[in-house]
Amino acid sequence: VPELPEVEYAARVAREVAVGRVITRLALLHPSHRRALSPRRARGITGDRVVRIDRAGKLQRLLLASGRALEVHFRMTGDWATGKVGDPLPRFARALIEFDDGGRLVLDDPRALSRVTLADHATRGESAVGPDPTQPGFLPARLAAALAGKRVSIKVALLDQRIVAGLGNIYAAEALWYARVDPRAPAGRLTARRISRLTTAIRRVLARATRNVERYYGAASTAAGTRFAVYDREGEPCRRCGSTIARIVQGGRSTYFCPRCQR
DNA sequence: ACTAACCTGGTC
DNA sequence: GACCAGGTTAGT
Repeated sequence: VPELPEVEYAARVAREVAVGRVITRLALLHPSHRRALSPRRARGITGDRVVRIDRAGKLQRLLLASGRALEVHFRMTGDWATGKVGDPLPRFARALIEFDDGGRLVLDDPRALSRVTLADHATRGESAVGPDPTQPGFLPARLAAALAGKRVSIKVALLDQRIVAGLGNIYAAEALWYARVDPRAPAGRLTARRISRLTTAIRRVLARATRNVERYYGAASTAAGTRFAVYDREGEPCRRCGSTIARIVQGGRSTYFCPRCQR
């Protein structure tokens, strides 16, 4: 369930369970997870304490007392399930972390595309992710600089985590609609005015989505039709101008937009 | 800039 | 049975 708002919520859940606790067991339950982090290395974090959990874009980082960091990426369908040691596991449990107080975090992920990796130094790893839109440093000038010279479409550029950390296919489309920007426009050709609108729209879309996630976690998949302005609304009327929402494919992914009021 | 690959489940 | 999916990366 993961774009920035969902991951932010998940990180809060993980903090409540894990911060201050000592890890008693890290188990990798799916072959692809064992490929990414060997059971031998996983065993090596037993006894380490979780001192803090950070989120960088869609990546969650459990910082350990030893200075290492357990990095968790949900990819398409990952999520935390919480419980107690000994509880029955969810159907799609792919990894689990157990703690000295009997608490447990289970990585629940039907598609098993999620990743758990161990970074030896907390500051290394995903330094490749760009500015996080929830942070004060996310400013029009910075976005403009990141987009300068880019020939890719603005939609594809927004999905590049080095340009904006945390946007995904849904909220990229939503932000472009709010900013009235054509998703096909070359990223490096946008006017300062449009980039400014886009910056505001990105912040607003993510802030609103985060509030929604808090209210009802999981709503994204079930109430798409009412929650989104354009995403998954091909053929339906634009809420601003009544024109028909179109779907195109960019970078192999669906883009939904209003051809009349996004230009 | 597009395609395939990683995985599996749900839908038409 | 074919096709689609909120992500990312490697290769063409």
